[in-house]
Amino acid sequence: MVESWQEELRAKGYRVTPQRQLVLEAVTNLEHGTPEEICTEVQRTARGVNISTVYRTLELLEELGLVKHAHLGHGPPNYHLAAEADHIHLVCRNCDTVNDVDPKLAAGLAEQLEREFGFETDVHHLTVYGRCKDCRRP
Amino acid sequence: MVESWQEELRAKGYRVTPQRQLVLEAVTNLEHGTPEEICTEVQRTARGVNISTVYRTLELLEELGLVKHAHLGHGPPNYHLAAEADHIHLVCRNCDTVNDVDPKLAAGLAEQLEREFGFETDVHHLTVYGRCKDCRRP
DNA sequence: CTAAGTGCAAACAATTTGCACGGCG
DNA sequence: CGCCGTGCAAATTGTTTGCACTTAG
Repeated sequence: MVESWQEELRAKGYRVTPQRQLVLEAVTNLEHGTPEEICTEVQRTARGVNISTVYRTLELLEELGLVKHAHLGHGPPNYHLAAEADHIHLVCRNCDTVNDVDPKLAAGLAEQLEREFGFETDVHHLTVYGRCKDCRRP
Repeated sequence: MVESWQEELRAKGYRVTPQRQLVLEAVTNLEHGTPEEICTEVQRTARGVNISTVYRTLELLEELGLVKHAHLGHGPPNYHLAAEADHIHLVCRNCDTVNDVDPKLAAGLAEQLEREFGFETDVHHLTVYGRCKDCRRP
């Protein structure tokens, strides 16, 4: 089922354009990226893909369930492939580095929230702020 | 030690102004609020406190440790009193309701992140996205 | 008095939108 | 060859900054 997303696009009346392929490739290559970064990455290959097209395309790809985004602190949102979304983000508030860790770590928390508050946790969207190993001083 | 923050201001060479008192009152009354909302709240009492003053004041109050802010999804940041900051935010991605729960619930997670990754979790800043009890369908 | 604080307007940054042209199907 | 998608520029929204005026101490 390689490339089947293109068929899904057509099936829904959308078109398969070079820009849409390029944006998806860029998200794949970057693993994590803001719209701006994705735009820059796209332009390393093709010329003149507009930032507003990137925004519109990311919105579309998210609607199709191909990518997801998370808000990590102050800056612009961060996009990544939905297929690789199964992780928790650890964001260092000092160096802004993002690390991905296993969602199993939040299983206990999710279970308690479920039991005590009837809250269904979206572990794909869990972001933990703090200070990473490198930024902690002894 | 009522109102001692005013002394702390002076001790650091800052001044106690009506605007600063009003902004702090507004944050207290609103419990949770964006800069825009805080500005509106302030203007219910006093006239013409400028939005840029609100931004500058919030920055100052945060530096003093009187307020904190968190980024809850798309919109502008959300400010609240530091004294009441000791909680986890549960954000429903359906109805956007924010619920506060005991940070002890994340103690286990924080401990694991510390042990396995040397990551120091800021529990005051933890936000969990998901779906609240009322928005779940049976 | 006088340096810190404020208001205002302009600069900035991130994102969205309107519209004419271009190209996928 | 029609309609969706794109580029571009202008509009929006959220936030910051420069500067002259005001005011707390």
